[in-house]
Amino acid sequence: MENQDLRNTGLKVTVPRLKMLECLGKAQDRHLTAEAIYRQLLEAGEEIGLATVYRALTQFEAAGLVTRHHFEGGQAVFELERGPHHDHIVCIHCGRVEEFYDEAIEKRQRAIAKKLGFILRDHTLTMYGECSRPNCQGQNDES
Amino acid sequence: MENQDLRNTGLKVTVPRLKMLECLGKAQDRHLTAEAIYRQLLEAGEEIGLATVYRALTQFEAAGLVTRHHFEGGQAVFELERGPHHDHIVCIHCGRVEEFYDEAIEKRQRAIAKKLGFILRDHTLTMYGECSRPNCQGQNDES
DNA sequence: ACGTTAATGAGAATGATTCTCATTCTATTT
DNA sequence: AAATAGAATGAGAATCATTCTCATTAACGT
Repeated sequence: MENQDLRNTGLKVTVPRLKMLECLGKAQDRHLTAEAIYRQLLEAGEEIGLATVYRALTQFEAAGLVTRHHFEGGQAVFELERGPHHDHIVCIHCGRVEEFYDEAIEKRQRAIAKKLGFILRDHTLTMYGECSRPNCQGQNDES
Repeated sequence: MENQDLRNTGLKVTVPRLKMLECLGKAQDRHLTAEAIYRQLLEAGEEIGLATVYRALTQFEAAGLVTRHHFEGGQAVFELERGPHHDHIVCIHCGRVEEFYDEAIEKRQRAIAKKLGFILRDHTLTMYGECSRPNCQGQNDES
């Protein structure tokens, strides 16, 4: 339960934070912008400020509760951290995000970092393409 | 020579554009922000506006002359396009950028996209770590 | 050299995110 | 359960990167 997750971070357990985690937790899309969270909570009748959403997301990220991704398109998206690391493929038409994990890629990355003399701390791999939905493939592209 | 590159894109060959390409071409760092280019040209006595820099970079990108990367840290960086595709590893302390290419990773990506039903159009893989410079490894990390 | 048209520079405008600050809430102490 | 210290909140201002607007200037085919 989110309550405990929050407590473990040293952050105080507040209504806005709980609602935000709930929102992230039950989202079909799993990858939400700060504004999306803000709007959803507003529409649900919550009283919340956009500043609070950004602030809390940053704290969640620092606490490892949430991951921030910078896909193309200006706005960062946030994803509730559950389970192990994975990378993403994003549809350039509808924005759908799929996740994947590939041990072969991870292994090559470690080898490359080592060869270049880096201590690897993090990485982001994002593929962009056209997903299998009817309107997504074979457009003449306005990405 | 940049002159010809520019001409081929259909863009007019102007002083600001040539200076920008020159700047990108002779940079030690190879990965420059728009502001860095702007400041370097100003300091070199050129008369140029920041708007022009952004505008031209966007055009260069569309023309394939330049690649835009969104590393962590707000500002996009631009890199003169020369040679084939590659990915990046960035030092989280000093900002150094190294490039690499790995066919095994590329191949896995194509396979994964296919398996997920995506037509792969693009991808970005960036690793973050501590490079081998004396002050970069083994810090207690303020990244 | 001329004229058409694209390119430029300055500053305003925008969009995302962060900051400020007075008020409210949490969790801990009486 | 009331008191309290400090963290959290919401509103709006502020900031940062980037884009837009528009009057002026420069490029280049004729």
